[in-house]
Amino acid sequence: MLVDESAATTKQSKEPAMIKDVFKLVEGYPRVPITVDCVIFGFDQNVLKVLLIRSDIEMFRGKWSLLGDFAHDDEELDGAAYRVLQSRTGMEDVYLEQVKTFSNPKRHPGGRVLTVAYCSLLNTEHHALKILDNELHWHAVKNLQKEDMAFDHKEILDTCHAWLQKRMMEHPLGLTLLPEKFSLRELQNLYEGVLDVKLDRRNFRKKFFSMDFLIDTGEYEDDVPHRPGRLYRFDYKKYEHNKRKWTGIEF
Amino acid sequence: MLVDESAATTKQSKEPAMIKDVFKLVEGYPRVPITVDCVIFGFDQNVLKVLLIRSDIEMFRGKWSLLGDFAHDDEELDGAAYRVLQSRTGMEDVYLEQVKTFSNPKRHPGGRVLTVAYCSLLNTEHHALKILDNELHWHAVKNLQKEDMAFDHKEILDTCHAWLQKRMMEHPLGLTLLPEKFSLRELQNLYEGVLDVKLDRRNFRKKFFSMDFLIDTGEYEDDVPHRPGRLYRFDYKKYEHNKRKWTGIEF
DNA sequence: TCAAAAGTGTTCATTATACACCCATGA
DNA sequence: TCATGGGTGTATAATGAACACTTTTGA
Repeated sequence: MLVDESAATTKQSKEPAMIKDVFKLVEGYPRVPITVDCVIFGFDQNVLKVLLIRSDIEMFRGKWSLLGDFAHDDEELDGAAYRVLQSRTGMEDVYLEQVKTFSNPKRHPGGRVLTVAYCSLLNTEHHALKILDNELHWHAVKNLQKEDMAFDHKEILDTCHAWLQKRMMEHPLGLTLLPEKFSLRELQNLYEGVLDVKLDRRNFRKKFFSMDFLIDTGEYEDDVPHRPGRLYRFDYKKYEHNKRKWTGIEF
Repeated sequence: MLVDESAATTKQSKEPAMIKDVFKLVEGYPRVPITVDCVIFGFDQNVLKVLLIRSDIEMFRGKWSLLGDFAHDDEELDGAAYRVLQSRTGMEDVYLEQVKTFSNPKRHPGGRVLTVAYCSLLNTEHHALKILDNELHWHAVKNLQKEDMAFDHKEILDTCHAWLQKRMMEHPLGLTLLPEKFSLRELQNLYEGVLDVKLDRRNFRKKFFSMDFLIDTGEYEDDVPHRPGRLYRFDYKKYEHNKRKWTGIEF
């Protein structure tokens, strides 16, 4: 019923033919075009946004597309995603993580193309868009319909959005979406906006203060039409050091 | 600083050249061989095991390899992984989920080959191995060293093991590793074995009973050299129905 | 002085943790 | 009768959830 390890080892006598030429082996594999698609989230005006361009493909005229490109020869996919991000937005030092590979053979009208989706988060204030080809701009995530987007990009976006919601409960990822100095109100708006929930203000503060990852800058908001809030920075070093003990945020 | 949506829309006048021939577009993309690799976990004798074969590649002689194959033309990767699982083990109706894509250009000695890792869980008792080519057998996960495995398969295994540990806290995945009827001791052994922790027996029972997903079969263990434990089944229907409310298991 | 959001504590309910004894079975 | 693990409850600590008033600022 179950093959014991020692039993398996003794059967080594009838050894199958070994493959000697690995290059020839790989030659024989079918090949598939690979792209990366970046789902780049930003947070602005208390709304979760995603960076899109107009598709330059005739049959998707007017539809929105994620930033993507095919993978170059001998390029690692993380590198390809980073290249896309940099070349299309001019931004550097950006959080980027692989989320999922989409392989439906019909997902690209020009034939089978695999795509590996990456999720990225950045601060719309501190990262000005330098290149504006193809109407590159921030688009509110909530308003996007499947029909508005090229390829299976709505599905990819939804997958990455769900991924972000989950991940934001486990790691303080979301903080990369905020300016370096932020008020607790902004932080709460971020969590409420991304998770699409309402949270109790006092409990939210308590929760974050008890994590002890916020550094009080001593500064205050400016230009607000009400009492200005304190500004905090996130203590990334402390977080990196303690993250093993940290099991996440729960609301 | 930030491009407003309406502003972007008005720029539509200077439209770039549109791509009409999508087939020609895809033709121009570089192509890469794609494989799937299945990390198939089993649980036996209170030990987490993984299903491996001997590599049939000369330069990896004697090393262990995950079950994998290249993706066929127009084959979705989920399908390819399932095909690998079925053709190599004869098993059906198996849990299978995509985990991560590995793209290091040096990961395959025969040239660049992307691989998409899938994780699968099955019950070693109920799924007898039907095909035993290449010494297909269960190998204890703990004892495997990087040098024992072909390609980057140790890295893939580690990634999937970490994934499983995390996922088992969020979903009762692990139950597919057990026989249909199981005792609470077996269930606890499973959690302890996969997560590599010790748990309090009374609290573990309370936790699982309070989730209310266990159905008492009224039957008892047999052939045990001590008082036999009650056997339970997992109420998958109830779980499916309630899983939105369910936020996971925590120890 | 008004509007708007900042800042702040307590109570109650729930959940996690730690811990020890008797029971049923096979050998 | 003994060894082995099955089965059970309680007390304490920690955490989450609900909730209202005063303060500060700009308009």
